[in-house]
Amino acid sequence: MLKKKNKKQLIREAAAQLFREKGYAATSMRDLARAVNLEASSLYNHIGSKAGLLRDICFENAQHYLDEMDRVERMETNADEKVKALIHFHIRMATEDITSIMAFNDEWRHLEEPHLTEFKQLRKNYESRFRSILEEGMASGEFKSAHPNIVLYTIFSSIRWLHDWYKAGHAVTPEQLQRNMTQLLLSGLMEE
Amino acid sequence: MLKKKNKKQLIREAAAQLFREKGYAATSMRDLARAVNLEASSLYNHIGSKAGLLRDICFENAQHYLDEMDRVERMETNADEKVKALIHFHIRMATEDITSIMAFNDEWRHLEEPHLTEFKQLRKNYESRFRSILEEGMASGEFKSAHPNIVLYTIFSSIRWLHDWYKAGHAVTPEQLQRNMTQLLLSGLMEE
DNA sequence: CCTACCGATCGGTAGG
DNA sequence: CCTACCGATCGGTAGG
Repeated sequence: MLKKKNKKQLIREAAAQLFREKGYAATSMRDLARAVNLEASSLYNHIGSKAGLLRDICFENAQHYLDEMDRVERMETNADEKVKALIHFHIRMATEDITSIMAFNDEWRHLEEPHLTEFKQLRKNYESRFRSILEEGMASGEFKSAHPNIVLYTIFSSIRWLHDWYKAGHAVTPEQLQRNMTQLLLSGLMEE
Repeated sequence: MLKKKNKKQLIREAAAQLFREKGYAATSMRDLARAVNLEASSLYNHIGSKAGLLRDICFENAQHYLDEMDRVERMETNADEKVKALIHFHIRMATEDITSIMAFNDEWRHLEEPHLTEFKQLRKNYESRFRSILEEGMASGEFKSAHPNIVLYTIFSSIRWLHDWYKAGHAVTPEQLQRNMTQLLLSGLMEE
C-alpha cells in the first residue's frame, strides 16, 4: 500500500519533469515509462491515464498556491510585507518545486473539460486575491497608483523565467534572487 | 507566383496562431488544413513539412529582434534610452505580431537539430547584446549595480504574459502598457 | 487541389 | 509487471 503510493508519486514527478522539458503533448507514455524503468502498459497499474496525470499535477500545484494565499491573508501586516511574502513564495516554488511549472508554463491548457474551466477558476481566484492586496496597498498610500493588472501580471511573469535558468546552477544564490527581484519589482511600486 | 507566396504566408500565420493556442506538438496538419480551408495533403503544395513551418516562423521572428538590436545599438543615446527603446519594441511585438510568440513562448524547443542549436545561438547573441547595454548603464552610473542576468530575464519574462492577456481587449491601451511597464521595470534599475 | 492511402506511433486494454 | 495487441491518429506521399 505504502509502496504503491511511492511509485505513484515517483511517476508523477517524472511526468512533471518530462512535461516541462518536452511539453505535455510531445511526451508519450513510452517516454514516461522509460524514465521510471517500466513498460508503458505497467504505468496503468499506478495511474489512471495521461490526462489524469496532468490533472493531478495541475490541481495539486494550484492548491499549494491557494494554501499560501490563505496564510498570507491572515498575516497582520501591511500590503508591502504581504506582497513581499508572496513574491518570495513564488520564487521558492519556481526554484524548488518541479511541479510548479504547471503554474508558470502553459501546460495546463491541455486539461480536458470540465477540468480546464475549473482550473482557470482557481487561477482567477488566486489572481484576484493577489490583486486585492495590491489595491489595498494603493488605497493606503503604500504603493503608487498604477493599473493593478499590469503590476500583477508583471510580477507573475517575471518569476516565470526562473525555471529555465535557475537549474543551470549559475552563481546566483536563492537569497540573491529574492533580494534582487523583490527590489526590482517593488521599487517601481513603492511610494517614496 | 505571387498568389502562391500569399497562400504560403497565410498558412504560416494560421500555423503561428495554432501553435500559440494549442502548442506545436498538439497541432495536427489536419487542424492547420481546416484553418485555411484545404485538405491536409494540399498543404504540401505550399510548404515542405510541419517542422519546416516551425523553423521558418522561429527564424523569421529571431531576425526581427536582431534587426531591432542592430538599430538600437547604432542609436547615439545613453543606456537608459536604449533599454527603453528595446522594452517598447518587445511590447509592440507581443501585442501586434502573432508570430512573436515563438520568442516568448517555448515552442522553439520543438525545433530539430541542427536548427535548435542554431536558434539557441541567435537567442544567446541577442541576450548578450541586451546585457551589454545594461552593463554599460551600470558602469556609467546611470543604473544601479545589480546582477545583469536577473535584470535581463526579469525584463524579458515580464513582457511575456502580454500575449495571454492583451488580446482579450481589456481597457488598457498600448501606450498605457508601455508607460506603466517601463516605469515599473526601470525605476528599480535607475540610480536616483 | 483532392482521393486514397502508407508506415509509424499514439494512449490504452486483455490476459496472465 | 510484462507480452501481445487494439483502433485512432499522426505526418506525409502517389498519382492524377
